[in-house]
Amino acid sequence: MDTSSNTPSNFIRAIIDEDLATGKHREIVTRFPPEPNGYLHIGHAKSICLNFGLAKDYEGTCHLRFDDTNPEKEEIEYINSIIEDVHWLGFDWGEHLYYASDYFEQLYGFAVELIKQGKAYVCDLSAEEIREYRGTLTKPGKNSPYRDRSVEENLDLFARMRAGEFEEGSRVLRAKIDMTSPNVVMRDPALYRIRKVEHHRTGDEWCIYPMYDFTHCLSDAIEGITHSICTLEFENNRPLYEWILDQVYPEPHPQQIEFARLNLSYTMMSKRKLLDLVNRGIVQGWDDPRMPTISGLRRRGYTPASIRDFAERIGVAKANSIVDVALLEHCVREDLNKTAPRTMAVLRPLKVVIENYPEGQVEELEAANNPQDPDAGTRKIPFAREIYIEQEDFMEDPPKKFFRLAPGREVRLRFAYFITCTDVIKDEDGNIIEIRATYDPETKGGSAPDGRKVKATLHWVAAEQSLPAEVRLYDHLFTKEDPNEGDVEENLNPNSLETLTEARVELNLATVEPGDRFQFERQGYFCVDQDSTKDKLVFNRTVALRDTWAKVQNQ
RNA sequence: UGGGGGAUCGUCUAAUGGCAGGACGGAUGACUCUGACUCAUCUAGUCUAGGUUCGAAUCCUAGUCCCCCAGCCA
Repeated sequence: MDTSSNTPSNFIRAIIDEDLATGKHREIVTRFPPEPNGYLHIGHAKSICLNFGLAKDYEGTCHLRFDDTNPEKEEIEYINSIIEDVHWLGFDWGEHLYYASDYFEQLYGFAVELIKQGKAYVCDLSAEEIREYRGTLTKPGKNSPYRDRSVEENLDLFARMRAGEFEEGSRVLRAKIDMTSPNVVMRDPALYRIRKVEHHRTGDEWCIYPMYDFTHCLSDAIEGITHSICTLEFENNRPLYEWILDQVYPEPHPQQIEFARLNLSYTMMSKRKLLDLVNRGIVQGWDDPRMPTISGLRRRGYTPASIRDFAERIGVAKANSIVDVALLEHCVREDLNKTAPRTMAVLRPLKVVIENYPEGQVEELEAANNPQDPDAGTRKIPFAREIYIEQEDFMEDPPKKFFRLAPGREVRLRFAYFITCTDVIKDEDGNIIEIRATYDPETKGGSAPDGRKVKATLHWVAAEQSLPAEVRLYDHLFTKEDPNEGDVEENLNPNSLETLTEARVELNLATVEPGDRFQFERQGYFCVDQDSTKDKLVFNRTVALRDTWAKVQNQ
């Protein structure tokens, strides 16, 4: 039974519950079967969480299997990244790491068996001819002239295909099913093709490679997979999946179940198009923090827990849909709110000189590391006569609802003092370059003994006693909810990356390491980038805090 | 035009003939040393038309719209 009470039900769980209840299976075995031809993205994460999650909840097993039957597109680099990403997401396959290429010899045996049964034949038609013979969606196909070769001849030809006697593309092994089937997939599909290409695992051992349809069902069967979960576009292939197993593999057979792949608003999910973004230099690489890849999300600062939570919340169904990226952002905020230490960083600094604060004096103030988590403790931050606040936290002529700093107005500096703006200093062009203020020594720590309140609390850093930093602000890569509509180029968001080079951060951040995550108070969640060094700190904004003031402003 | 699937608040997803529920988003308010968090209230949906039934998102009939399939890719 389903032992997980907090995971919402879905149609796949219903099938599993039924199979367990009727005794069809005693335990379940699933698998995640990536082709190592690219990096994993958030859509794969949905599948990973589904398959590994099911195995975990039902106390079954989930295999990681590389579907490596097309040596032309596949690379070791991708295998390594996939292994890293699945692990990072928090899943473990134990000893169940498999490669379809490990089954090549067995697969060959099944093909021979099929030939012996008279259900497969070597076809000498060219690729183009095969297409012509296949017919169309509305017109039936016609039989290949090679369809009725004898078993002996087929056996001989297939062996010689393997032996490398024939040119690439000169022959294929085909299943003998039904050229008039209304399902095009069943019109004598190719099972093996000749490719004289080095395979990243089997080297030059093979020059014939099995097709997906032949490989996948048999690999599932060999591994004892009970529920073979894949995406909707394979629905048409299911009859072939079952046909192949029916011919050559003893029961019980794995059951293929299809679900709708993930689409995210403002996000591109196709591997081909993502590769294109990388190749054209539109993004910096597969792990560019704007990419929906697992490695991009990791570099952006997303947590594995937040992605797992997301995968659970979006559910599993058969209807095509586009999930609002705001849900993903909500998930990471929720996770980071509980776990990320707070710190103060001023992204666009504006100097404030506190006129009645003694020159040269520096005092240490105590700040909570995470108000959501008392166990996170406190830290000391230096306060001095000259500090920086955020440019947007001051307005000379504030509108009604603005309650941050303005001439004559008093606000709180977080964990520090109340200050009152006394003067505004501008350059020749009228730009505000400095604020003059006074502080109330009685308000040390941030509260007034007389009980008076201030409307706003600002974050700040001491001017001298702070560190310079580069901060990278990210936004959606595309301006359109569905970037697949229309031209990719035109849908690109020109402001998907804004680099701030003048930011100042707390002295406490001197020792951070790449991957460390923080909340910059009142700003958002940030993560130390891999480009960061001791001399040049670099932070990525994972996601901004919700900002109701920004909404008010936009009205 | 053949075949295979799908349609429930703006979005995602439950409800398996018996009160259409949850989450995100949005709105309003409370709280607040983060305009954050939290909390409260509100918002808003069964593709259409018939039928069966005491009762239909669910069953039947007829439509409509959307997705997938004609690689020696997966």
